[in-house]
Amino acid sequence: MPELPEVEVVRTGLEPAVTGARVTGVEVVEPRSLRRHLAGALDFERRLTGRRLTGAVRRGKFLWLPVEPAAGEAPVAVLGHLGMSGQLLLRAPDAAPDRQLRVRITLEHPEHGDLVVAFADQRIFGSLALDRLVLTADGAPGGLGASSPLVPEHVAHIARDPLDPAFDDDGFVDRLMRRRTGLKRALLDQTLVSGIGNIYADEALWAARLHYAVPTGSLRKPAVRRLLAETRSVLERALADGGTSFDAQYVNVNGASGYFSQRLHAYGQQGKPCARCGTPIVREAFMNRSSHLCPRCQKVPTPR
DNA sequence: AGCGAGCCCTGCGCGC
DNA sequence: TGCGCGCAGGGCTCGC
Repeated sequence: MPELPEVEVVRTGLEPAVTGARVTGVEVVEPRSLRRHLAGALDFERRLTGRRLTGAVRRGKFLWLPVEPAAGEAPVAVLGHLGMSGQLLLRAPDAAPDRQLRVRITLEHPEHGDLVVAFADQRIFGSLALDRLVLTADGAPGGLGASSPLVPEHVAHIARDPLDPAFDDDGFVDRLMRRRTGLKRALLDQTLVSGIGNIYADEALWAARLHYAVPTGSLRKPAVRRLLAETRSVLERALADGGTSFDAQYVNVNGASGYFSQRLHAYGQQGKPCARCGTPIVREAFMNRSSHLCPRCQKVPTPR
């Protein structure tokens, strides 16, 4: 569900609330949400309680809250992934519990007082964990919002995303052209470029007028650069609109929806006229999910 | 290297 | 009204 713009909306919402705040309590309601924290829910609660958080950082669809380092301890962060249905919500301590509440973290902020970070998740594909921070391969900050070149161990293999100031455009173009696969597969490969999911892959391909099965090796550099520019553009516009919400599933930290669903040109638009040429958008099964495209603007690549 | 299948889950809308 | 089915924004691991 949440892709880069939605997760970035959550990050910017959390940042002022968690930066400088001290964890006064941790309650794991659903242990399965701690699946990625191998030492278990109790260990998570014990090790996090009492610690101070220093910010909110994002790379792709991963989000983490660095923990103020303790003497003699390796640096760690609270790592979160929303999966298909996860939410991070800011609540008052006395607020009624959210539906599908999985983890509850109470904070004491020097200026904002007591507040709760509630992790809600219908499908439990998302997770929280305490993860060790390791040095980034390129020496640049770990992600958007980071002040140091550190990244959680479980995120180290994920590529930077197109909104990261340290994203390497030339490196991306070269690596994509060396791949031997289709364009949409490449866009969805988080180790090549991160943050793009099914919605924004379809939107970026529609904007670039490229079919999802176009072989990565068949494009020339300028075409790949255009695809990257269109991808970045759609991510930025979605972020400006607060993300894509089809229902109450995706919301910001205050529970509010984003409005980009009104500006989608391909995803979920099957049967509606293409905004460029009027041809009805079609939906096709691809990679065990749906792909949406304009059959006229996005021609099937001719096999050879 | 690339790719498909299986798995981790809940809940909604639809057709019968 | 009830039931089964397909579908949903993600990602990890395994085996070919």
